[in-house]
Amino acid sequence: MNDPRRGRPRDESCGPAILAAAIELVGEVGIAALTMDAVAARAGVGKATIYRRWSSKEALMLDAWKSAVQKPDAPDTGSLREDLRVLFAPHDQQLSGETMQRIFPQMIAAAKVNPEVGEAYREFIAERRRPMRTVLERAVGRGDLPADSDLDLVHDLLVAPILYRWMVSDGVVDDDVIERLIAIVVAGATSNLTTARR
Amino acid sequence: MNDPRRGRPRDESCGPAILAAAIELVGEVGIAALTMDAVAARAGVGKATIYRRWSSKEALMLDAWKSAVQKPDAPDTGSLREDLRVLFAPHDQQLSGETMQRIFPQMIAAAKVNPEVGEAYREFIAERRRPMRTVLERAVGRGDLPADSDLDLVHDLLVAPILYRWMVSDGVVDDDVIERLIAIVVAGATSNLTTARR
Amino acid sequence: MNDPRRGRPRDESCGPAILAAAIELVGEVGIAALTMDAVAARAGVGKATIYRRWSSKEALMLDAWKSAVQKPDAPDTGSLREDLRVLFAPHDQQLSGETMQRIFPQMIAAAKVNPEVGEAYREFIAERRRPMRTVLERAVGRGDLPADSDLDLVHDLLVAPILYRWMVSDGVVDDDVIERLIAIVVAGATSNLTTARR
Amino acid sequence: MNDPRRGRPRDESCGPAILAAAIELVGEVGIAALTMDAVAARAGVGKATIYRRWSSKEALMLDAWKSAVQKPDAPDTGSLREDLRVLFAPHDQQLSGETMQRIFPQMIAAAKVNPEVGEAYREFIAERRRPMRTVLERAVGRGDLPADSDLDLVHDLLVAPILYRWMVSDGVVDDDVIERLIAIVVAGATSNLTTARR
DNA sequence: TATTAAGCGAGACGGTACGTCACGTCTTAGG
DNA sequence: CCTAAGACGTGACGTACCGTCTCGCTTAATA
Repeated sequence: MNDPRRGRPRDESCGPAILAAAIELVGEVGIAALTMDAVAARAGVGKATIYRRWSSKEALMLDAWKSAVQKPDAPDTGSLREDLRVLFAPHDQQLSGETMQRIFPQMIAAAKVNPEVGEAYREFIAERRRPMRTVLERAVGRGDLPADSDLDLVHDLLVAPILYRWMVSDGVVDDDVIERLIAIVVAGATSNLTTARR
Repeated sequence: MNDPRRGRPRDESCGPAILAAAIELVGEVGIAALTMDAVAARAGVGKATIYRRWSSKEALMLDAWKSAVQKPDAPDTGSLREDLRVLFAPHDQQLSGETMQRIFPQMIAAAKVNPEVGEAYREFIAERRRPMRTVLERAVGRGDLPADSDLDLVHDLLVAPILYRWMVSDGVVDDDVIERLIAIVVAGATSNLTTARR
Repeated sequence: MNDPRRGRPRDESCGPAILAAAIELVGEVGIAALTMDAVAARAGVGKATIYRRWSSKEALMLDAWKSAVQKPDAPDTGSLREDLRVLFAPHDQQLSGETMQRIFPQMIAAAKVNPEVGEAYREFIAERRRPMRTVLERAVGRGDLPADSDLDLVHDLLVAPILYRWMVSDGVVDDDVIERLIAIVVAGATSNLTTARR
Repeated sequence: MNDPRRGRPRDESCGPAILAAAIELVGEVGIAALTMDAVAARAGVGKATIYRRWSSKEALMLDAWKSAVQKPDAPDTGSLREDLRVLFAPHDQQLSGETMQRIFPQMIAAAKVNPEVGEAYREFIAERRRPMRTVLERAVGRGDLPADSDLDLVHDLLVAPILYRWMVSDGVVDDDVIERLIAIVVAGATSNLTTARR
């Protein structure tokens, strides 16, 4: 009776079609005007088919967003600054789009309200942090950063200003800014080694 | 015909009552479950009275939020680090609440969609940036920071990690973290003076 | 203190202006879409000025209607049929308009709901019945109708079909119809004298 | 795409439940105080489910009214007067209620404003006229009425006074009145045969 | 002449209902 | 058991009108 192999198997093409429709529609009408009915119609799918795969609109949007943002690998050039440059480069292309700037705040808000989305959101964030964490740990190993560095803080100092400009202040984010950002943080974290903890 | 003195003047007590009701309700039921009907009922006001003052739910929430966050003054202790400590101190109390952490992302999202909210949002952000900007400019004047510093970037380096931890990563924000944050950024920005731009 | 002569006297031109505006608007937008705001705007009058004179929208509309329909006098040509022709003639012009056909049902409905309107409505109806009643009583006096006639019923037989065609069936009402109507009712009421009550 | 068999079929029990709720509520609170929300709540139905079936409050009320008034059959006793007595008898019970007296004027008014309601209203009236029309035509066939009678007028002479007393004048409608009404109209229409058209 | 009380146009007020929309679920026929 | 289609109950939306209530200003009769 409860044999999962009984009955018609799930159509594997539905999931991707739904995600694609969701991404398209967010780009077209914005995230606030996005409706499940529209996603279903665009994907040529019934609403029940969406809800069989995602528990809520927010869960779907979170997945749509994840599917649109590829996960970067940790580079290993031997130089902290160079590693950071590599890490930041794709950021520029992937997340800077209008769509992503609008989705991110919504995701944060949804994560605070819907526990299920919150869990998925935290996993997503942890995953995104890992490559830079690896880069920073290697830098500590090489002595490029002090052994007692607060790597979480250094990470946030590198990443947060970019997100801040995207989401909060509409500030400029270009190669030059990223270069200066790296310069200041690396210098500050390094000088910490000799002076600040005194 | 359009004489603003004609007709019954708007009840000056309604606006604050509505804002207060909105803030209360956000605290009680969360921002997602907030309804205009509930705000009107709580404020003892008709819905039309709200829409006469705010064009949308988001515009109301933005104002409610602004009214709940006081504007800080620029301190002038003669020391950059001390000025920053003073600036960060109240941040901790005002914005760290659950309510604010949930409202901020919503506001950002709303600002991207609703142009009217966007305008008010940008004003709010500009106003919030000004005190720290003043502090940083005084530091440049005293020679505590290089004359060619990118003050916008320094500002973002100081502010963004706090917001990031509140909104994105649920990271710790306490006096110790703020102390280390100030240390790294000031050190980085200062070392910039002698080394990085060379 | 309560001397009605104290204070600014009512502007005598307001009442007629309001009634005129109401009649105009009913003709333009229909009775269902009529609003007090529109009447006030059209009459160049504040809403309070209307409510100072009429207790409700329905009361106003009843008066507007009464003011648009003049009260007929009882003719006295010496012939029942001729008297009736005279009585019906203006009916055709006054009440047959689209406006009146739409207002009458509303008035009836309002009279069933609002007691104050009901009272005014009953007075209006009684007043409208009086001339024909007089004509019929004179006919009885002349022996044109049996002495034991049910004059209320004869009245209703004469008047009701006209209203019925206006309000219920959208039937034809022209001189020819009225002529035949009078012929049948007078003949029926007269024959009643010699045969029916036997 | 527009296959009516696709999708969940409409719940056949909703329509009658809504009509029943509407009729109940009209009886309880009157037609003016009837709200769609109340009908929906009473029927245990969403408002959208009502609007999926009726385009407006008036259209719903017209149907509710039609469903509450059964359609009479044309009797065939061989006598015109007896046929008319039979036709009038149920009238007394069905339409004389407070509810119907209040609904009818509203329906007339709605029919003048809303074209869709107007169409349904005219169908309803035509259907209600048919039995008496049949009775009158049979009377002509038997020679009980002149061959050149204006049957529409005779019909209106029989029906209109009853409606008039219900709706306009609050006059008495009992068996005695109906008897006299029939007597006068039949006598008048018959005498027409020999005298009036001369 | 100054006071005063009510009427005036304008329009904001607390309510209430409107008709629409989206949510997430449920119910068909068919694959 | 899945699928597309679409109806379902729920509940918020933003609008429109109701009849009432201020405003600042006339407009006479009273003092």
